[in-house]
Amino acid sequence: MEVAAYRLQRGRQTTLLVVSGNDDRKRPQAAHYNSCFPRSYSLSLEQELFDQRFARIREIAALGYRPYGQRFDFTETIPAILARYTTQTAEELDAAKPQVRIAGRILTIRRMGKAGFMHIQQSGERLQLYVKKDAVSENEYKLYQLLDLGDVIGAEGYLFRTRTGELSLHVEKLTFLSKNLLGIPEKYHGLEDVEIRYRQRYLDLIANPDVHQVFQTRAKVISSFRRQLQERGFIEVETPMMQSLYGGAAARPFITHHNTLDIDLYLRIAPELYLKRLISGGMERVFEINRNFRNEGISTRHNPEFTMLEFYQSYADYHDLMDLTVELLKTVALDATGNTVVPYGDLQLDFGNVRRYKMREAVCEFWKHADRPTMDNVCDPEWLRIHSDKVTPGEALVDIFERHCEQALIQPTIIHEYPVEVSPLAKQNADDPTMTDRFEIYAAGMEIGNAFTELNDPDEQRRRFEMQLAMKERGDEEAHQMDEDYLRALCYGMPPTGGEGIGIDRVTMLMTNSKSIRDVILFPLLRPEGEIGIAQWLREASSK
RNA sequence: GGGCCGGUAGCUCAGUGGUAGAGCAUCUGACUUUUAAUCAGGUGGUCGCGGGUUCGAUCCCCGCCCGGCUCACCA
Repeated sequence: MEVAAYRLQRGRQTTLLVVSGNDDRKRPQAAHYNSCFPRSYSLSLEQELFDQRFARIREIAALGYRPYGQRFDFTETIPAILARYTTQTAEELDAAKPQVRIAGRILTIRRMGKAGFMHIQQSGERLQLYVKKDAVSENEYKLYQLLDLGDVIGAEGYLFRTRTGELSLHVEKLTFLSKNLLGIPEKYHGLEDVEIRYRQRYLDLIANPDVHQVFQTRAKVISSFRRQLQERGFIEVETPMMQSLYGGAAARPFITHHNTLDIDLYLRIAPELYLKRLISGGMERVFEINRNFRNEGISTRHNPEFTMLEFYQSYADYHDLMDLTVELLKTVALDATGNTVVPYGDLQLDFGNVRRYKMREAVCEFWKHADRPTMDNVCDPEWLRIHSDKVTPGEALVDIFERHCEQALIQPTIIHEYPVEVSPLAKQNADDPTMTDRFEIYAAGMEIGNAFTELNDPDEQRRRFEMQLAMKERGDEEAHQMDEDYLRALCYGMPPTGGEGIGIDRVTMLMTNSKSIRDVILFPLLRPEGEIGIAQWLREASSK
């Protein structure tokens, strides 16, 4: 049989470059079906399977079931059943015969003559079903014989333990809820192909139950932060993601366009300047948990869109925030993992014991080479100049810290006192005007948070913006823009304030023992996939 | 962007300059407590794409696409 078919699982054909109508920038786009090189191939196995299952829809309907089902009342979720009955013995279950109604997706089938076993999965957890010809109606047994891996079903019966002791449902009623048309990944290895795991996260969730756990933990991390801040009187707000001026961080933005206003807008790189406008307006404690967008490289620690918690507390300073941060992280670790000591790779990260160092101390303490510097060295502009090619002593100090020390910060650590050059929005230290009242939190060699006493002197802020503009002149694409409305807000008088940002994705990496940020983001950014071709498969199958 | 590694059946993976392999899945048959069920038989491949070398390329060479790791950049 010859038909037009396209690759389904992996579209690895050339991505088409098309020129958009509005501008002349070339953008890669996923090709649409039928749009290029339709070629004839014999029917692939996968498509045969697809057609076969599509045809089975009619057989299921002929038995009186709706192939795409209807609402279904389950009495308990599978995770709840497993939790509740895990300690009950076979004898106890035989005596009680607990009656339950459950729903889930079929992941294994072992047919044995006139009976069989299946595992069905709900929320990443599995329960075994035992279907016996004698125990169900004739119609239900016919349905059972038509079931495919991946189908969604509902079942009712009583719980028991098999000879080998596995908690199972003795099925007395069976119903059909949704048809699967595509093969599911192998039962033993699951889905290993990282590309498919990220592109088709739904399939990853079906095949790899641990993934459910990762994202449940992520949700716990977020709700823990949210609850802790709310308990302390912080109000959750949402500020613009599309901004006509971008700021609040050192980063290059994404640009988008509003048609009616005919203006270019930037996707925000940080909510900071808007949150501080709210502080100026008298919302004394605010926080936002939302996405930031930075037009930069992708790595195991960077995704172009990432989730940041930012919070601001009026009348506080960075010392208060250090104490608060220690509490927040400790409680997040407890809420997310049940322990303040969290395994990460070969490491045990202790969020119950966060160390604190001044940046200059840290350079001396965590210097990874033999010629360990002294405190006099790290305060000496000459020494700094020799060890870095950065122009100013402050930039050099940070450069040296990041290159020689940052990776050594395995245990959760606060580094404070940052040079003024790299901190355009932070207040200067009262004793040392070359430094700011700022700190960052590190763990597993990774920056997870950044905080400072906010600069609220409008004239000093004006000078900092001008310093940034000079850096932009020199070619620094990440330097700040001048934001006059923000200056105006400061001119009304912003209370002394402490503010902090915490990278939710990175904290989640630590709490879920994930090596890559892509493992804690449901749909990480990937290049477009290209041809998929499934619409054509459906078209062909339904015309048969 | 640089370096390294990878892409072979739906999934997990072997493999070779000369007809393309296994397990699972799938199909047929047997089997009413199995569990990586078992047993017997069958189907299934543009070996990522394009070009080159060769009598012959999935294999060697070049280019490209997609992904991973890593460095750079960044949070």
